[in-house]
Amino acid sequence: MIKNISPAAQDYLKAIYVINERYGRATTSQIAEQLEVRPASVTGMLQKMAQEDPPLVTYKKHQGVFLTAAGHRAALEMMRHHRLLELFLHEILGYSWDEVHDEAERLEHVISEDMERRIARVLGNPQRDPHGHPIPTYELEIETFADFPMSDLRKGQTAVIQRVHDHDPELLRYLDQLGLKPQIQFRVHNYIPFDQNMHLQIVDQEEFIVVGPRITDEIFVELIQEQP
Amino acid sequence: MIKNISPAAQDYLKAIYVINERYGRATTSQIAEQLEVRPASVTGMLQKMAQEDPPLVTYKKHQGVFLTAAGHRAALEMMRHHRLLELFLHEILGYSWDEVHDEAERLEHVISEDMERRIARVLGNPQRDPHGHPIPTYELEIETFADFPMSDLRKGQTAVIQRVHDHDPELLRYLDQLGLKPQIQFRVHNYIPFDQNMHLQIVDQEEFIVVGPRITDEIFVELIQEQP
DNA sequence: TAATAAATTTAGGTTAGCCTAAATATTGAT
DNA sequence: ATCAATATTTAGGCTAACCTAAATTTATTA
Repeated sequence: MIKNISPAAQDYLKAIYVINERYGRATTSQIAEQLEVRPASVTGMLQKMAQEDPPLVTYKKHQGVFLTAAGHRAALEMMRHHRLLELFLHEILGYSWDEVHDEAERLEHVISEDMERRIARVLGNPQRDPHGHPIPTYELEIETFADFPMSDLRKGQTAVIQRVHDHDPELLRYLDQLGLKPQIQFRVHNYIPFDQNMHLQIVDQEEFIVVGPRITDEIFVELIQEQP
Repeated sequence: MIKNISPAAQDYLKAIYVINERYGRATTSQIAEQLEVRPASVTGMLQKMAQEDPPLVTYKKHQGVFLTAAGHRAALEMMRHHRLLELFLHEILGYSWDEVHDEAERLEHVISEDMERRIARVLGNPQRDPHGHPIPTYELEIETFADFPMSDLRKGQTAVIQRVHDHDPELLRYLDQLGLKPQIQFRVHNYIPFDQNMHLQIVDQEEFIVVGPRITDEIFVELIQEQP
């Protein structure tokens, strides 16, 4: 399936997938920004991808783009590659979680389906990558979350971190320092509307942590039922 | 060093390296045959590679091509990548020795120096790949052999297999079946000039094996001192 | 030395994936 | 309805890495 799709088109599929996930549809300029190419190039590529057989996207001018069934499958295949590789690099080769993204980005385009399966097996068919993102199964089923940006939390709420965006190594190193990782639970002690800072405390820890919106926008959480 | 060199040029370097190793120099048509491209394309690429800064090859028309110091380093880097990957795929992901070549061929162009080092460390800085080929060290030192094609052996000689060419999966599967692997010792019971068949017996085994020249040309051996 | 084989040059073409700049079209918001 | 933002089209150019066919050159060898 994937082998006929060029590496560049694979990147487009991934970008469309993640944008779709967050905003419902993907616009030309969103894609251009993500992939760091010009909008004109995106238009061209989208047209090409819509004319493939089978088409990978449904594209109507000025109306954004969506994945077809084939495009969706291929995108999930790429996500599986990427996330399995991230975990593999972390678990087997000892990469830290801020180093895995770039390496996986290059490897994901060249590994075979066989290698994908072998990696999954060595890792025990894992469900999450090091940043908490769900890994599609071999059959390309993917877990869905009810998570939302941490910046939507308010004073008194308790939440668990589900996932953290993986693009920015510096941010990841800082989060590591703070102890903000997937599955960590914390309680919001205060939220300051002026600077959108959040004061919080990790469950069972004394220390207070203060984080700004550039951080709380990149962390996705789920609420924990407060017991009175 | 390697990052400025295009994947295609990397393949040329590898090809030139292995041809140089065996024949002293590499000719246009040898390279064309190895890489399955036309001689005219090879000429073009060699000229480009000789004009790089620093030049990767010394190229004089009609006189074949050699690697410069820079080209040699880059070629060894590629050999290290390839052979480490082959062993990694075999040891960590459970590939059989006939499956590793193609996968390594694709991965070798995209792994970082960091990943190279991590793989080497996980494997305990190994010296040989699954086919017996020496792996250059991190400093790009490479073991040299006094080995020669098995087809040069004659009746009564005892030898140890050093390495086996890794390109042909079918051949490798057959060799596996016969038990002809690196470090295996055997004795030549007979050599038939007519069909160039070799009759041999693996040390400590009863069974006789008969192999033709298409096989004995692909296995490299070293003589073992016969004790009288 | 002449013939053959190998290599090179020349002049074209291909594919993929970008780029630019300028003109135009469409959409959505006020 | 008009404007601004977004998107598209057009026309041109780029690099990398190939391809072809035909003509030519060089090297080797008989």
